[in-house]
Amino acid sequence: MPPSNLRSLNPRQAEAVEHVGGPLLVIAGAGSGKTRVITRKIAHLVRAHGVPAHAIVALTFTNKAAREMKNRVGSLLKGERARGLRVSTFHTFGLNLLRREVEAAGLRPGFSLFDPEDAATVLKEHLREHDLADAVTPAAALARISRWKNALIDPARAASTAEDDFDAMLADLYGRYEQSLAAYNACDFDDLIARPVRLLREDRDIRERWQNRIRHLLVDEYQDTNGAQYELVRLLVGPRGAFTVVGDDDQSIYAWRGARPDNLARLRDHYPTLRVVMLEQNYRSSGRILKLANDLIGHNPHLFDKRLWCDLGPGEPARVLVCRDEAHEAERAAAEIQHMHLTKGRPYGSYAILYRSNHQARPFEQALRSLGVPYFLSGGASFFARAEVKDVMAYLRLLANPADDAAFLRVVNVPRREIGPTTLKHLAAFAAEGEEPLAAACADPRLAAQMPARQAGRLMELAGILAEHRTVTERAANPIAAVRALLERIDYAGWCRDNAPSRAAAERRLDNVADLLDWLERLQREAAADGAAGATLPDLVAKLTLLDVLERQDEAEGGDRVHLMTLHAAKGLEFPHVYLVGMEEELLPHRGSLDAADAEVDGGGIEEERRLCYVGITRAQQSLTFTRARRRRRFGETVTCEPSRFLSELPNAELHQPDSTKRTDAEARAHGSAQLAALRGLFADR
DNA sequence: GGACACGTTTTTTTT
DNA sequence: AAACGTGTCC
Repeated sequence: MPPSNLRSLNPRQAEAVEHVGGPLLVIAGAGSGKTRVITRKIAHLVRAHGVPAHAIVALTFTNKAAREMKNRVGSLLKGERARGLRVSTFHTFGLNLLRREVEAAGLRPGFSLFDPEDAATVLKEHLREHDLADAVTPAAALARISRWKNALIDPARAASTAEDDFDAMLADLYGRYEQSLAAYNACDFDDLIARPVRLLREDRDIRERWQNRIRHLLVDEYQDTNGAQYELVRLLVGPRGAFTVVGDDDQSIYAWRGARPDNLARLRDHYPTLRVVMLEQNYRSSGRILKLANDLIGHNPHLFDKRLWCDLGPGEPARVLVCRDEAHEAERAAAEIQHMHLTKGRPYGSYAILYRSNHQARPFEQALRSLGVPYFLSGGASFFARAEVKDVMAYLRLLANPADDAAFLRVVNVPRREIGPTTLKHLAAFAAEGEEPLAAACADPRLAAQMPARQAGRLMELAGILAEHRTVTERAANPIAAVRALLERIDYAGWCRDNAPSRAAAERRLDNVADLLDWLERLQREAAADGAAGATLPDLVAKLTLLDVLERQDEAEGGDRVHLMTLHAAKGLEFPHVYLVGMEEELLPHRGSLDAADAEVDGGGIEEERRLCYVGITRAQQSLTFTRARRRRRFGETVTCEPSRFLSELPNAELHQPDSTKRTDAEARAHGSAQLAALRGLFADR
């Protein structure tokens, strides 16, 4: 893609930038400069039309995309005029809206944001209570509830439209789940969209206030919007319809979580004056790569007809490497990458290894490590999934929202307080009866009266600690200092050292906690600089909950490393050299996607898998290598693997399949260098 | 109330 | 193969 400071836009891009005031849909093929159009458009609105930056809202799906967009607009507008520009994810936007309209939204100030794990814990409890634990997993139930919420269906309607007994049971569960959230003064991720929609629909004053505040709304990756998000956009935009949405139906890979790519087409019906602009010139990939991409996606039906073209020249042919097993696959890729780095001076950072699911990363990590090739793994076990991070987050939430029972249950025994299941059951029953939160019930003298003194004393003590630090937190100008004091008070560091498997692990955990608090401080500074009122502890904690996996990349991004990530995580990125690995049936068309159960999601699973493959191919700028294994270990047993059907959908003439039976130069070299690295490792350990 | 052993389940993809 | 949950025993 041309650098953003390049003044020229192609005619289509210019048309999209200059169309102001009315509804605009930009169909932007992969690598056609869509981010460039959005950022230039924002700059154009500010400079040429005098729209104040704070009256422009841009919505993205990932924090990373939001951050990048903010930076790019910042450099286009040179600081001052970009101030107050609102670029955020849908979820962060929804959170901010709810914070500003707390009462009207039916929440109490300081409400908690439950991540999916918290939500699952709540559901698990209900399932156990009603002897349904064997009928559904909490995760499956949550997925169903999530689909209802994303379609703006409330529990009552879910119950009345349930198709069978099983679905009716889930609808019932949905209702109880919502009651629990209300009792805990909590929202889940989906509520961050659904609740604002409900509020804006029902309250005309609030709706008009928000509509008047937003002069222009932009949405990136529009094909990923779900039903609720579509409605949110409509409500925010109002009758004026001053919006720009950018998307590509061929890159829709989130239908499984409720995304409705047909939202692109729906716009035409809702906005008769909609202007549609197609961006078909690709600035990213060489001709052969683009041909593969076009041919593959040609097997899918389309909402909009487009064909990408480029004038970058044909480039190298793509290759298909057939490997013995997953270890061999990883070794070959790693060896080749190192070989090219050493002989041609190609930076490691110009390489990406893309796969369908996270577990495929393992062998690649091993191979790269044994060769001493630096790599960066994105996704996988997230920072926020770590126990110590969740512990501290739970304490933060409890300080912010005393009614947060999920947080209470997480930390009630961290560090060890000798409060066991029996005591907790007693506490829970008492709390339920008095309709008060667990943390409050702890301090209730009536509870102490009906419990063994020792247990009651322990609960009391915990309640005391929480209450004490809650007051400090509320009064302190810097709530984070109060949090540090709390961790000090409970000697969290000591607990870590006693419980971690090793000294090093304990230190690592404490580092993570320190990182978390640093982030919190950074968020606080940013919020303060924005001048917004979003710097209270509950705000900061909720925002931290929304940050995730991708965020950690920022720290690791410096350095010349091979990138390992899922195809989903790769969307929106580009790399000079791409390895698209695991090109096998059951893996790239993932086995779950062919099941009849999934075919109900419109379009069926296979088409989405094909788009996923398309996304992978179109990440590549100069070279593309597919790999597949003949055999692979799955759940401990070795299975033979068929080549992916997608390989056979590609034009044979464009694919180069080198002889894979003998060891290549690169591998031989790598073998030697692996031994060397192993040797080095041996000495380093002493 | 906690430690350990056994059995079972896991692998989609993420805000 | 590894991680998780349940159940049993101290």
